[in-house]
Amino acid sequence: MTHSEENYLKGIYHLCKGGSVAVATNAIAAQMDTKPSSVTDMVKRLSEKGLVDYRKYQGVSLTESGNRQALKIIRKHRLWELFLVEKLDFKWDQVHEIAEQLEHIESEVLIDRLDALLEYPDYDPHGDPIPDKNGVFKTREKKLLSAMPVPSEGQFVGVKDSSATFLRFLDRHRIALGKKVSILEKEEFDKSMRIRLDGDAFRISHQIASNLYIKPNPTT
Amino acid sequence: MTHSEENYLKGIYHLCKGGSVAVATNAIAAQMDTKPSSVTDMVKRLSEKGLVDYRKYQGVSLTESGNRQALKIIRKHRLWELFLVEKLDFKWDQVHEIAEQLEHIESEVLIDRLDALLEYPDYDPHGDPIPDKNGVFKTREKKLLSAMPVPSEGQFVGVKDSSATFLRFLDRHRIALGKKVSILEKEEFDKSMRIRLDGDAFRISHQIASNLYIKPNPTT
DNA sequence: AATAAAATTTAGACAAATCTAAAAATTTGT
DNA sequence: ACAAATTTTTAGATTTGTCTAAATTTTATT
Repeated sequence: MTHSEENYLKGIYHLCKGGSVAVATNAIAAQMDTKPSSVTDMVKRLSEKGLVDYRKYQGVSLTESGNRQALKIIRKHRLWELFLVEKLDFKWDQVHEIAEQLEHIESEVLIDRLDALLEYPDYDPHGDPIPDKNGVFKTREKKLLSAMPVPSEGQFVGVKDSSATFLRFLDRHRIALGKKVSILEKEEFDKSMRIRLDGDAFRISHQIASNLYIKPNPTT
Repeated sequence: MTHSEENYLKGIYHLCKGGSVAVATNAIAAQMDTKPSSVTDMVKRLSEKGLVDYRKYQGVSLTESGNRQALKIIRKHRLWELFLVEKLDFKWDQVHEIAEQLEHIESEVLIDRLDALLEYPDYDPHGDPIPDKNGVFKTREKKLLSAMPVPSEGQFVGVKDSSATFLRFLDRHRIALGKKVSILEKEEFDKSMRIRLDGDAFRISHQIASNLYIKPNPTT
């Protein structure tokens, strides 16, 4: 498989999130930052290789095999991201671009060794699950902060937007995965919220709240 | 720079070993396992980018800039090889192919962090010197085992042939870098040699002796 | 249901990297 | 020095992945 083919599979996977729903050409073009005509071309190639099901004008979906491949690439991407953070002291906003390259390195054993070195981790630095050798990954209950009831409590476990800009914004506000958070109130007018973090309370916009995943505390 | 361009620069560097002698099209074709016509095409591209000096029918040589780039790629290759051996428990015969891929990852800071993680090493698993950030590398006195005087003593410091086959042969004969060796005798007829290693003496062919580098012991 | 709008595909072009076959230049041998 | 052999280059084709512009199909609107 070429790098480009791998990138398309990954892109399609992210659009259908494992489900077998057909994805639109335009959606793929937007995801891959390319033209719809290029997508059509690539999708035909992938279809010939049995990686996607494609019917003209009807969109594409991953085949069993395509799904497996996509998960392999995602596994590699996330393991490399964690490696960069854990072993080479990168910050979570600096790893994506490098992992985009590293994910295409071909060597099963390399990835398995990396997995072992990192002690078979379940999540990457952004809180996304890392598929194991067989493509199986952990799922956990998580809600967008914006969807949390008021009042309630929980723990940051992931980001929806993982752009460097957003991640650095979170750093500046001392928001980090694993930290406890209390949802204090929500403003009807602009949907902004007051939360408590590390002892002090502050206000965050809806924009922010709708890009943060929280694992709600079990309401005993 | 594309992967292919990087590979050509590296290939040309290995053929002229840093010197500024012109290298023949055919030699490059052999090195790169490709056709002379392909080499001509690529060499023109590299020439336009100012990475090589090229005059039709007269061969090519690396420019200052081309040499710098080549050393960067070699630095990356050798650091990755050492990483694979030191941190991921690969054997020295398994790292080349993977490093061939990893050497093309673009990230200055990644390589510097890797360098730091490995504690700024001077040599890779095959005994080849690792250029530093500025392309400077250590040199040390070394002789082919086949060129060592009889009798004499020294230490294995490198291999000329670094094919997996040869390296595994060395493993089977307990020959490893860093080990002390005594040269006992040399057969005129077939140039085979008797050497002592780890206490016991045995015979090795000229083929083998001419692919092993020895640092001779200072003859006090 | 007909037409307008949107989505998708086709056709044709281009750049990178390679190849084969043929032509041109250089080197070698006597 | 001149023909033969070798090396190198050119010309033209192929594959991958992309693009633009035009054609086609599907979806939405009235």
